[in-house]
Amino acid sequence: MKKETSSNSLNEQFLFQSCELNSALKVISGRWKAQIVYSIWSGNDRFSLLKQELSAISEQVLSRQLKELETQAILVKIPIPETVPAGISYRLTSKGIELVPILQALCNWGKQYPEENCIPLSACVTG
Amino acid sequence: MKKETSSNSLNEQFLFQSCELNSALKVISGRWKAQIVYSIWSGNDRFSLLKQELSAISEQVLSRQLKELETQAILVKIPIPETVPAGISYRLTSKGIELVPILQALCNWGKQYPEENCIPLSACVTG
DNA sequence: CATCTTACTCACAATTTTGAGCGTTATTGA
DNA sequence: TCAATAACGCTCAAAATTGTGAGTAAGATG
Repeated sequence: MKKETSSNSLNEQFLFQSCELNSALKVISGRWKAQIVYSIWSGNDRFSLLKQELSAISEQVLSRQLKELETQAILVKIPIPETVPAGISYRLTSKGIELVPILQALCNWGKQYPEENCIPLSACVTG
Repeated sequence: MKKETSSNSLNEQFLFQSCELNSALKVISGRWKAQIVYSIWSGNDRFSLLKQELSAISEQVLSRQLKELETQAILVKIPIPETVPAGISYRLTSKGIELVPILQALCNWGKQYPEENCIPLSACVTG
């Protein structure tokens, strides 16, 4: 539970009001978020596909991250009819899609100034 | 202290190895980091100027963030000679400078899909 | 000598984020 | 009836990040 009156929270709000940059960063800086967005963009639109791609993630954590991305309108959940059990397709919104080139830019920036080796996923931004 | 063998840490490493995107995000997603980079870029190259700009930050926290950005080679500290007490000028490296357009893109993205009001700092990315 | 300033360091506490375990719904098929 | 699958919800604990308080150096100034 977030304490709205903590220094931590007030500082966060200060930054949010300073520039949209900070709230934008908050949206995508969660542990698996950027990779999930990229993975969906590259075609992994089902829960099970994402789970496969992000092999180290647990179902519960994936579920939570997807829910948060949905709350922030980065993606939408679309029930797939006539499937059993009922499946859900994850689709990026225009907000989510416009994020992708920025993530690619970040990826390239990271590659230009590397600190560690990089073993790309199939969904890796430049893979 | 970081526990190198925690699930948390292992998952982080998994993402770092998946794509540079994730390590790049880690570098700039700290509480004040992006705003500090932008603020230095726009001319606030002294500790006291940054403190003034980011009015809610404490000296201790500012110092720590600057040190981390220095460790990640986003900026360098240049002692200013013939000042008393000895001042330090903060300068972005090329790595830091190349980050700026990405931060601007993020800021614009945030503005295009706003969730809250935005009262720009003088250093705000599009201000 | 006491004090001010700049730019910090260090240890510790508060807060937030992330992960783990367990349970749920709904439907199909053996 | 039992198992299996998709996609979660809930609660709690572990870990990480962020903030606080106190203190430091070195030269200038009163």
